[in-house]
Amino acid sequence: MTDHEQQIWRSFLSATLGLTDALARQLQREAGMPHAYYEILVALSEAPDRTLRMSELAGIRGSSRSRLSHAIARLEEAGWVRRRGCPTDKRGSYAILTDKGFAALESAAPGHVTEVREKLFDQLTPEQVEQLGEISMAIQRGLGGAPQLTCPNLTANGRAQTADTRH
Amino acid sequence: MTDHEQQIWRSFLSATLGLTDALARQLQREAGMPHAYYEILVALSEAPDRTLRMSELAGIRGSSRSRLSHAIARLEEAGWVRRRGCPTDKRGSYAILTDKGFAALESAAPGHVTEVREKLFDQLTPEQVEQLGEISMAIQRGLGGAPQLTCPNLTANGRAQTADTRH
DNA sequence: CCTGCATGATTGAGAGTTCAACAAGTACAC
DNA sequence: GTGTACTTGTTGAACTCTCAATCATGCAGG
Repeated sequence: MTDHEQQIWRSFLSATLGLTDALARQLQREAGMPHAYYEILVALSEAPDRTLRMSELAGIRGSSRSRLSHAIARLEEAGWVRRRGCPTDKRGSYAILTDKGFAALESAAPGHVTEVREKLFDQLTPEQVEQLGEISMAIQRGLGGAPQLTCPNLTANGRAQTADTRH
Repeated sequence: MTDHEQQIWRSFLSATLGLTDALARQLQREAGMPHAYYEILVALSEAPDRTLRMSELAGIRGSSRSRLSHAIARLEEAGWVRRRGCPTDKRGSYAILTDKGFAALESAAPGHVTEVREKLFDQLTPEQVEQLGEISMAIQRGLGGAPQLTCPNLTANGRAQTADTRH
């Protein structure tokens, strides 16, 4: 790895760590939830009936079942999510976003979106934003083709979610 | 935030989280240390006498003093770092990389560098690498201008470290 | 049937991070 | 000097995440 590449690598690392750190702090401070939980709420809010199987929910991001189980337990304590067993497959569980959880998400979203805009998009030119999109796709491709968080609704028409929960 | 921006944001998030996750796992698996500890060892290895004040070390990345204190405690248990008090300012402490710690770093570095290359640089065109560098700089600039991890040894003469610890 | 194995999800222990509180030392006025 | 304010670094508790082990259920083959 050349010195130049190393500089870019360090700069990238610093930028992404700093950015995720800033977002995590903002969410924790203003909404009282870690970023990972926010993502869970978003995923649920966009699902039909605001309901997802645990394994589906885990698959949306590269989250382990264990991690999700712990997280849902916490979210259930907070009253933001509730569980329900799956009748057809008695092993399975559904996670369901409660009204209270949806309200918490609605109240958390604007601040988070503002933070993303200020810290990321406002810093880049329109060309750089496009470039970042391409680069992100390429990196994801290299991660074993895991679909992960890539918009499941990335169809040509797009738009399949409620406006308020958009990033 | 437009749908298009949201797509890019999610893609970016997924890419960076997936990438840092892959790197963290690789390091934990093959070198038995978290990525944050690896960075500490790198910083120490590049410092004069492989020694840094705790606060300097914390400042290199946006690490809190508390976090660093805990981390150094663990690294000291592992025999990779030792502490020494500062004679002129009795509050201060030095963290010093031991030979054993340097050896651990030398053995961890190649695998880590390979992972970074495979997962990041090999996925991008040379133009995209340059773009990523510019974008990262811009993002850092937006984070309150914190210098953070940007090479402290980026002086004209450069080269203050052994080749093996380079990224 | 029922044995063997895969799957969905949970649990508990261990590790790292954060936050607030703290101890110890320094700086600087008065 | 004495007092006040700031800096440096550590500590403990709470929280999240990971890993391995576990439980319960589904499913296929003999």
